[in-house]
Amino acid sequence: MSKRKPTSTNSINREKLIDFCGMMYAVDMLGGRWKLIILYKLEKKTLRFSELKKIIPGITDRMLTLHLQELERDGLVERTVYAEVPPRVDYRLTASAQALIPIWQQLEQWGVAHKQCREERDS
Amino acid sequence: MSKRKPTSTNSINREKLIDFCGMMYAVDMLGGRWKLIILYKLEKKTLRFSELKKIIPGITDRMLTLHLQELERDGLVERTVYAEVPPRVDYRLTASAQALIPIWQQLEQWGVAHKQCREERDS
DNA sequence: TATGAGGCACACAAAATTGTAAGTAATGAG
DNA sequence: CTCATTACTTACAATTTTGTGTGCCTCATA
Repeated sequence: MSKRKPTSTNSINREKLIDFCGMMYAVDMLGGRWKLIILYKLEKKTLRFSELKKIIPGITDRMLTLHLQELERDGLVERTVYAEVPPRVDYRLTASAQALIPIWQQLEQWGVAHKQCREERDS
Repeated sequence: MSKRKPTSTNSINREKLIDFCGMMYAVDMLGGRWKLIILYKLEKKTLRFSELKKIIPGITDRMLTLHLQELERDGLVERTVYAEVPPRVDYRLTASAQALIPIWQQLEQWGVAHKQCREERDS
C-alpha cells in the first residue's frame, strides 16, 4: 500500500495508466478494500478513529490507519487532532471527496439491487 | 483473484462485509485494477478480445482473460464465441453492467478534475 | 502504584493480485 | 510442410495488500 517498489513493472505500468484516463486515476485513489466504505461512513458526519472502527465491521486498527493516511495524503479526508488526553482525532470529508457522494450512493444502490438479482438466480 | 483460500480470515471477513452493505458487494465485484476500464471500454460497443487488448494499454493477455472470466461469472459481460478459425470471441455489457454506466462516467469526470487540482497544487 | 483509554507505529507473516514466458488448437495461405 | 492468426491456458515468480500481535505515550481515576 504505502510501500510500492517504484522500479517495479507494476508501478511503472500504473503510472502510465493513471495518465491514460481519469478513471484509472480514480480507481487508483479509491481502490482497495476499505476506502470507499470509510468515505461512505464519513458522508453524514465527522467521525473519530474509534467510531469508524466501530461502524466498519472487520476493519483492523492498522488498515484503518493506513487508509486514513492515504486518504488524507490524497486530499480526500481532513484530519483534526485535539490536544487532549486521551487523544482525540477526527476525520471529515474534503470538498473533493464530497463530490464523490452521488457516485458511492449509486454504487451502493446498484450493489443492493444486483446482489438481490444474484441471490434469486442462485437459489 | 480466482484462487482465494476460503478458510482464510481474509475471505471470512470479505463474506461478512459483502453482506454488510451493497457498496462492499459492489467494490468486490468491480475492484481490481482492470475491471472498470474493461467495462468502460465496452460501453459503446461489443469488442473482441484482441480489440480490448489494443485499447487498454498495459494489460496482458492473462489479466484480460482473468478479468473477463470474472466479469462473465458475475453477470457483467456476455461472451459470444463464433465457430471460426482463427477463433473469434466478443464481449458485451449485460443489462446489469449497463446500469453502471452513469457511475463510471461520473468517476471518470471526477478523476480528470481531481487529477488536475492535484497537479496544480503539486507544481 | 496499577490500569485504562485513544490513536497510532512497528515488525513480521500470510494471502491476494499481477506479471512473464511459454505453449495449445484448428485451419487456411504460401 | 511451415507459418501466421486468435483466444486463450499453464506454471512460475514478483509485488502489493492485508492481517496479527505487541508496544508507546500521557494523564485521570481507582
